[in-house]
Amino acid sequence: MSEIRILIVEDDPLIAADIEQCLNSIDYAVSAVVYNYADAIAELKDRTPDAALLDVNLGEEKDGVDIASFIQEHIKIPFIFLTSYADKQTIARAKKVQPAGYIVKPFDERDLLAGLDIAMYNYAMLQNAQQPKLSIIAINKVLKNPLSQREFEILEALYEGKTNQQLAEQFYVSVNTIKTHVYSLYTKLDVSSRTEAIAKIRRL
Amino acid sequence: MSEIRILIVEDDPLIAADIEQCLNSIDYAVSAVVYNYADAIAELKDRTPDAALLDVNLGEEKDGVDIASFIQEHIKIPFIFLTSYADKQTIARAKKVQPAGYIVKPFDERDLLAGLDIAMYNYAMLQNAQQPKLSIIAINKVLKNPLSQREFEILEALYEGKTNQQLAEQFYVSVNTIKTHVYSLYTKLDVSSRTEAIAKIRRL
DNA sequence: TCTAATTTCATACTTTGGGGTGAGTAGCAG
DNA sequence: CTGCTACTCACCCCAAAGTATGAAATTAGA
Repeated sequence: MSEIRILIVEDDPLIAADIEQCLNSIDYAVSAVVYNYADAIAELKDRTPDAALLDVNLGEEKDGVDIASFIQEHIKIPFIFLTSYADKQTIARAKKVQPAGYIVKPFDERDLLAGLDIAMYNYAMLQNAQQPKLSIIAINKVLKNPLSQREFEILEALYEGKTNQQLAEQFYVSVNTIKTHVYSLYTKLDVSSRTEAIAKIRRL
Repeated sequence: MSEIRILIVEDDPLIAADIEQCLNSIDYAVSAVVYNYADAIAELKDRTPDAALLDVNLGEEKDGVDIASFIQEHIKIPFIFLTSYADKQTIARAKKVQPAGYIVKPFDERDLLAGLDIAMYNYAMLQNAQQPKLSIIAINKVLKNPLSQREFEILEALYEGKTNQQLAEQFYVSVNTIKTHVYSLYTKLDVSSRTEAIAKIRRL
């Protein structure tokens, strides 16, 4: 296996440089260092890394937890929070996005490496044990006609055993609309019933 | 939910007291504080806690990783390592026993709480993850009316996304028979559609 | 800006599934 | 022998899902 490429998101250039140097000395490779939300998203889309180190506080309205939300929704990579705020609110908010790890500033090289190592390991464990959550990117990779966001959302609910009526209520649209979505979903998945669709998705 | 009872294993009484005080101030309860391997094992057997904080170095031949091995083999609770050694060997050895978390000394209250919180959360995630093998024994354990062999076979096929017609062909019986089986299957599973049944089974 | 894709909704029709009842057969345990 | 359970099948009705077509509003991208 080649080196693990890590994205660093940290608004303080000094700390960022410090982390970069620290990681470069070992098994990890730094894929990029960015200082704000927008650049982080761009990097994640463009050169998807294998993991991300996220500073929670970025000195702007969008913070590290927002980036984590993006990762959780769109990409399947582990991420670790770096923060100087270890208060209950921050932790509660951070937990919701299921971070692989959490490192509290100030930290030294050993904290970073140990935390990173354990986090990556735990994440690998989770991946092996956990039945994979649905990922639109993963699904679209095996389809000629990619699913739209809406179709994917409907697929998720469908996967949970919901009926068309329930889907209609959940998404505040008419049953007819749901039917249309479900129908085109079947076409794209090349199946002809919800149970078939579920079975196909389960096989990933 | 009652408080989470935590066992602390730490040979330094000062640090142990510090941790105890720190935990007592929040959602966690300290079940006991012990200073060596033997006492730790005794405590684990006697008043099994919900989680354990393990100092790696205990100043004797048996260390925290040994305790972790014991926990992993005999008890199913999450444990977190505390250590001042964050070298590769220690980490490698610690990883083998799948710790829920890893906290590097020196740490302060925030490190401890954040690490503990995240570790417990990750552990809960792991526990919830299951392998998708269908087992009639496992399923019947959670049902008041156990499934018959035939019903289980039909459930398996249903889980694969088959229609009633396909089931009929597969089992060389009439569609009506399948319907009857599926109907009693729903009754026993307490669901009212195949997709619901599939979702329920997937959640085990 | 203008198009292409997405999302929304409708109508109409067919097929499949869900719910309920009744009933015949086989096998096994008391 | 008798009851019990599992398995089989049939018939009914209605609800839900699937198929097809058309079309409006919205959004995103070139």
